[in-house]
Amino acid sequence: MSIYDTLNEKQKEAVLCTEGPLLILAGAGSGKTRVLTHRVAYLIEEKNVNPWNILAITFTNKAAGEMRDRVDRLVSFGAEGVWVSTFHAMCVRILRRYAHLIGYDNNFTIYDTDDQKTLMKDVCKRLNVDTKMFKERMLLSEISHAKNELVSVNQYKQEAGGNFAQRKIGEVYEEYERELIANNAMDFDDLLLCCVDLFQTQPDVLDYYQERFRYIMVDEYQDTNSVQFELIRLLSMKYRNLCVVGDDDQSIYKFRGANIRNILDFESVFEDATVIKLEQNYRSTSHILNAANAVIRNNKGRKDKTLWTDNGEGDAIEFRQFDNAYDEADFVVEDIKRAVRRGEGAYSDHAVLYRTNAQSRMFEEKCIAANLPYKVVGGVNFYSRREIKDVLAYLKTIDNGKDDLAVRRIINVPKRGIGATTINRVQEYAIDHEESFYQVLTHAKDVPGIGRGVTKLAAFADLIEEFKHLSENLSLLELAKRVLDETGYIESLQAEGLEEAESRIENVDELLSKVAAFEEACEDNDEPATLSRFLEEVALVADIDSLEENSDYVILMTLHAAKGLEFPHVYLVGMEDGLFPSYMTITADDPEEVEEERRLCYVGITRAKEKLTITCARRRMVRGETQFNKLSRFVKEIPGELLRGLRPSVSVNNTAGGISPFGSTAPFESGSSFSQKKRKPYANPYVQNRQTKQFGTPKTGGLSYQVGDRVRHVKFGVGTVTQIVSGGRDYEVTVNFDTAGTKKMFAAFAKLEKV
DNA sequence: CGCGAGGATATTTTT
DNA sequence: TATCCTCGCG
Repeated sequence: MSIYDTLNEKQKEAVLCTEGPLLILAGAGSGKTRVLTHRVAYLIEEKNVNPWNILAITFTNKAAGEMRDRVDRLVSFGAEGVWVSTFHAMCVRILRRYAHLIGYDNNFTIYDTDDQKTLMKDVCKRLNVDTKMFKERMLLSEISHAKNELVSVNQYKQEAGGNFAQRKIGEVYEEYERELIANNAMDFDDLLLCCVDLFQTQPDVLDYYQERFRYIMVDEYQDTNSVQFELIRLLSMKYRNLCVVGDDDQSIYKFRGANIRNILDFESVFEDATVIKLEQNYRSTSHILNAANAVIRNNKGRKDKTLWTDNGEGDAIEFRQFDNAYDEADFVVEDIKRAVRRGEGAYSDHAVLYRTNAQSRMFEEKCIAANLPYKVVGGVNFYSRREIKDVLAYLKTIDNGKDDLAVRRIINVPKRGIGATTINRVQEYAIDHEESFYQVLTHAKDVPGIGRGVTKLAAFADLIEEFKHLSENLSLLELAKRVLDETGYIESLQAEGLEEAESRIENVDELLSKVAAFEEACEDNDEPATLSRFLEEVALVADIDSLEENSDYVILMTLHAAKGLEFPHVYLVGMEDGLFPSYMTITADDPEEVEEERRLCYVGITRAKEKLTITCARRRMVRGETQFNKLSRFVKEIPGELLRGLRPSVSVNNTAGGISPFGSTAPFESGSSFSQKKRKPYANPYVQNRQTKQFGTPKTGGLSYQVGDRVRHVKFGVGTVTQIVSGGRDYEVTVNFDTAGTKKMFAAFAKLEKV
């Protein structure tokens, strides 16, 4: 019996079909990852394909890692030769070798969304663009869309014709691109675009990769955009062994440029394509699956398919409506607690899925109050936190002196008395003389009109130069520590004296451990741990990547983040018209927008294996005003007999006729959603708990040391306490350290120990 | 040049 | 509501 006997007929067919273009339409939970991994194994073991010739592209690093593990387990030998990667990571890897052929240095920097915004601000200022009329966000998204559709600056300007706004945007696009190149930087879209550009202009490079990747597989194909399509089209043109796997019903990234036509039109673009549908679901109970089918059926423009399962009916879907969001969160948290106490599952078997990140807070608060371990996926990305970006900006500056954004970010962080005027002078000089910002700093004395600023600038440049030299001999971790030490960054955080500082410092520490982990990983793989590689890895991580498998947490995340995951018990919360589907999509009179939301709902429902709970609230605070929402139209699309709802005085099960079971009894349902200006501030009863979380260390009570005592600090070593000032919640302690000098710090998080 | 106050603004989703 | 940005003062 071979490993392929465990597959069903359709799956097997997909695995055995190795030559030519292949489209696998894989419904939710139909075992597509199994198919992909077995297909890789089959290619290597049965078809004697060199692993080196196989490329598998996934959407997230996490998915890539999983695929890698599973292939490793399946294939006895040689699996590490397979290239498993995300689109972005793949492009970076290629561009690090060849970017010089298309006008960049090979050590280009990658700009994230924040960087893009900063750059865009600059551009607008320079071009005198009125940012009241053209919002940076809007400009960026317009440019991003253009890039995703492979529209170049020239093309864009041409198409703009006489349209004033379009022409203006064209100018911005042009300047933005110029700036990126000047900074030797690429944004996310550029990574893909430049790669296409490289392939189009360098036939020999393209040929090299075509020869290399004779078998290409793309996961989550429904979320690819036009550039990505072009990329794989080019790569697969020679051998035509392209296998794409996706589910048009799970296409949820249109806003990011995903082009659903890529999957819908696959057969017409690749005329000889084989199409295989995987419709047997192995994940969910039939109740859950039927609900999902019933919802998605309301979408037009989709490939016809119906998921079915051998699994039993399972529990009915539970539906609850609450008065407000507090009650809703309360219920969910208590429900999870109860289930875990009864031994019905671990915390990590429970996931709470919501539409917007803002909704996570209430669940967090309730989890803290109820003492449930939880993990929020998403929200503010670790790497976009201010302190992390600051430290990274130092590293970027050391790595790539052309990255003006990074230099300007840190030139006065911590405060060095270098102000806006000085920075502008340098900037002007840099533009006039076509030098990079940092380059100018190294000979600041030539810049007219900065007076005493020269000394400060020179000192800064010297500091960076020193780091650059150090970086040649030190490990990354040592370098990073050195940067923190010599710049006094940590102290400057402490000096801010905010409660936040504690968590900021923790974050910096965590960054250091990530540096260390990176170095270890590199060592294991026999790769040099270069600064560039670290920065690139860091630039390409997604929130979902950080989800650890074997820790026991309740998982809180957005529906988008949940794609590709599964949980025994899923809570779909905030199911209200106006929230989900969001107000924006309801009012936009493009029915496709609601369809995308419906697909999102479909994704949410199909995450559940055994149990699904749907909740909503009649009243909820959004942006400081109270909204009254009616039940989500998506819930109404679920047949009543699949739902078990417990609401005062009405049993949902006895409403017949296929119409919504929630006809007219509940308040606020029959009218349209409306909102009301808040009259009085709503007292949040959980504020207390939030604070409890932030102040793990008690603020009151005596300190274990006093003036004159000898104490130990984790970083600064041993010293003598010279002063203790009571400052509101906390004590400000001044310590004269034997080696590190005198420092002021807050008792609550300095973690001083008496010695 | 640094800091604080007050006003504007945002919330759909993110590699 | 929470954050971000601008402006004016010391």
